[in-house]
Amino acid sequence: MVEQAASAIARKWRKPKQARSLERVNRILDVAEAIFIEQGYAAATTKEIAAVAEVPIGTLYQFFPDKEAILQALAERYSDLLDQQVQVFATEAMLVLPLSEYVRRLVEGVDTFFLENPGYRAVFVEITTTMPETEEAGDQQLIQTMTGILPKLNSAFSPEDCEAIAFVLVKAIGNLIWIASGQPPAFRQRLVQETQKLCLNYLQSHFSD
Amino acid sequence: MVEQAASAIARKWRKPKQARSLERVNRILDVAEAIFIEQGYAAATTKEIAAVAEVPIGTLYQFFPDKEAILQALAERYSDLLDQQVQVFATEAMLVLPLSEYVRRLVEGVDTFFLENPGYRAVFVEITTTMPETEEAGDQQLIQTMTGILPKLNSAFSPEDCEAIAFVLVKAIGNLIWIASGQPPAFRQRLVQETQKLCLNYLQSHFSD
Amino acid sequence: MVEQAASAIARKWRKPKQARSLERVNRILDVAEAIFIEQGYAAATTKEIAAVAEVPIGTLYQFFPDKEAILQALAERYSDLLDQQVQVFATEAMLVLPLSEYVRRLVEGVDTFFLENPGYRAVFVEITTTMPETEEAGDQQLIQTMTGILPKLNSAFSPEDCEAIAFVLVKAIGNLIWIASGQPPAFRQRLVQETQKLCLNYLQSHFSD
Amino acid sequence: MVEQAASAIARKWRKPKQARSLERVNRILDVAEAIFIEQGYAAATTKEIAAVAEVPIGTLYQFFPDKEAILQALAERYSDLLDQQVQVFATEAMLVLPLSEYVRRLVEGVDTFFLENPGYRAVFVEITTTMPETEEAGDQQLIQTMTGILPKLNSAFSPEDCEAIAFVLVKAIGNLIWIASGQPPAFRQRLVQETQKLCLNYLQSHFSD
DNA sequence: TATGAATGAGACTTCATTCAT
DNA sequence: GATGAATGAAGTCTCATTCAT
Repeated sequence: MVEQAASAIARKWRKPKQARSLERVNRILDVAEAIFIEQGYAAATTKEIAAVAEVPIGTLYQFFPDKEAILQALAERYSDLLDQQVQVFATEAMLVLPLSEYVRRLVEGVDTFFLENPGYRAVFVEITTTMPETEEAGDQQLIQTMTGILPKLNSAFSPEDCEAIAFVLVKAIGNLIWIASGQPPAFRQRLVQETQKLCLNYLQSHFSD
Repeated sequence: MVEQAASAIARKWRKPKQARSLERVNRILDVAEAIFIEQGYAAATTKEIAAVAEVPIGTLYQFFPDKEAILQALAERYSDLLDQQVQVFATEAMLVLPLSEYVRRLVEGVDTFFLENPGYRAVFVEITTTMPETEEAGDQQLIQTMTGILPKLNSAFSPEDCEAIAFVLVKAIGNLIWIASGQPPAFRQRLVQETQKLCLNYLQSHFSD
Repeated sequence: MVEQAASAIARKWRKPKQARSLERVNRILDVAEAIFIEQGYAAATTKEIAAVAEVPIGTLYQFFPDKEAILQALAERYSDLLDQQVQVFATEAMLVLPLSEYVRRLVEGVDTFFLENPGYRAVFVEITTTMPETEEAGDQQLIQTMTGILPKLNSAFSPEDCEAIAFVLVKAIGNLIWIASGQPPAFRQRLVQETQKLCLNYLQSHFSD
Repeated sequence: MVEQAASAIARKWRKPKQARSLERVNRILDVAEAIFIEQGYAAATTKEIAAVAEVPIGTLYQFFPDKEAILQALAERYSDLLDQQVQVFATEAMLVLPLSEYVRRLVEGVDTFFLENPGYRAVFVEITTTMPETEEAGDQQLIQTMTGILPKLNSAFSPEDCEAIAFVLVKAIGNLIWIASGQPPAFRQRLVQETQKLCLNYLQSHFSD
């Protein structure tokens, strides 16, 4: 009890700095995302980001060396999140599903991710233009994850096959669902279905090789 | 008579200027494309474009109301070019080919186009960021062309089917082949094959519905 | 007569742009000098210089790529002026004077220059720190001029002698009179005399080698 | 007794701290000197100085009220050092030397000093720009020392003579030898000789007044 | 006493576009 | 029509110094 109290106090006294920093970094990122979505990266100003995040501009520059770094951090935050989502499909629970169901869920998962993270689009549109290397980094992470999953779906795949197939799947799903997310709901729904069909038949054709 | 003579003279005097104008416009577009690819649209300056194109900045602004218009003009130039390429696949000579051959040629045609026109995607990536409204113009034209072709491959397709399938094909091929064009030759070749497989199986699955 | 009038009109219509530019450049330099003297180079702002010179800041940056360039231009303006002053001592009229009178006038000429150009000090103090190369360039110009004069005073000097002696004279006079110019009048006068004595005896000792 | 013990203990506890402080102050000064030489005073940042000196920035500001104070401390450190060097020339052993030998050694001593302390002039050049008031402190001390020496060389000098002559000698030697130290070895050697000649003849001329 | 995160005024500079010639 | 000097709003980023811990 006493210990807990002490540790609570200790925490109260020690953490603040770090905790406040983290909170500030996150507030900056959240605000930056909103502003990038609203006005685009080029039109956004670091001054406004700092003002809305209620941190002095100097503090912003203590965390991020320049404006680009904010975009990059945002990109990484999203990449990690999406990769986590995809990692789920490496679990036994998923791998035992019929392929059609597996693909259905995979594509739908990505769709849901884009729906729930409207910033992803805005951020990566900018990234593609400004820092293609960073975009690649994000996709590469996904491709690696997918490359690790494929042998579990069909042990006959060679490593080269896995890499190529994973590449195609990640890029195709990523691009199509991303574009779909900007379409009217009905058409978006249709595109999701088509993407599922596209990927399912593609995978099946590889299984029957 | 008098009119004809006058117009002849007028032509004599006007044409050279028009010819020079056209040449200048094209030089501006060529230079702008190179600079956009190299530095990105945002970093490029109208002054540099004019300087490299050896055109006074004031003259540049006589042809293009603003910087965006240059990008837009570039987009149109490309769209027409690629669409011409795709239109070929609406010809009888192509439509009689076996589907696998048809798809093979289609994808390869796009691959060749990107190889020969490295600026195409670079330009459209910028457009996506800078003028999302205009973006679709490029792919949309292709999608329409493809939407017109699909019924000829399978008359059972409803208009909605056609639109959705064309959308998926154009976007998937466009994106995958574009990315492939930035990969090492061996892997690029493999990606082209995979894209063919992806599209072929997708179309076949729709034929057997 | 008519011709003159025409040319006057022509001048009136042709020059303005160039004349206005030159006038502006000079106004910027004059203002910059005053502000550098008053506040020092580091404290001066391009904004203020432009404002006082009544030119838009953008115009200032059309003539000078950056703040340093203004200082450099100022330095060159002065270097040329001082060199002109020294060149006078290569004329026959001066060379026939007795050495003591020659040296007296030389040192006094430099003293007068510093007195009449209070900006020289302020500018070169900054230059010494910020762009030592430019300062050297100025002195080198003077040293060359002096190196060309010395053989006329004593044809026995070897080129190496000339260079070394010119170097010593330019640096010694330049530094001492410069420092003298910042001293109270009476002491300044004394320092000028001492500098004359210093240089005269130095030269005489070389003549009797 | 008790007091002594207490003071002993106190010393035991205080000294180490003082020793550490001194070491830190010196490390800061050493680092600052290096950075001032390399980048100039204006470009140097207190943060970098602290970082390279491995001292927290807050600690730096406990020793030096502001950036200028570091420069000032550096100046004092050097002034004392050079003045010690010059004081030697007030000793009997030196004063009995022939004037030519005396001057030879004096100039050579300064040359050696600059060679061994490349930072001296760099520091004082900065001071001239940044804090002209303080500047003189350095040379002024030398001038005073020299003013005290001159009567011993020639008792006929009036105090005003002494001050003027000392001023000229200190400034001339200081400036010429400093510049010489930045020249290629052969030319530097020549400049040292010329400076000796310059000063010797100057002094001799005063002796024969 | 020691620490170093936080601060924010303000500096420099860019560049799309215009319009007098 | 052609030209290119002129414009000035506004953006990014720095850094000496403080003060809460």
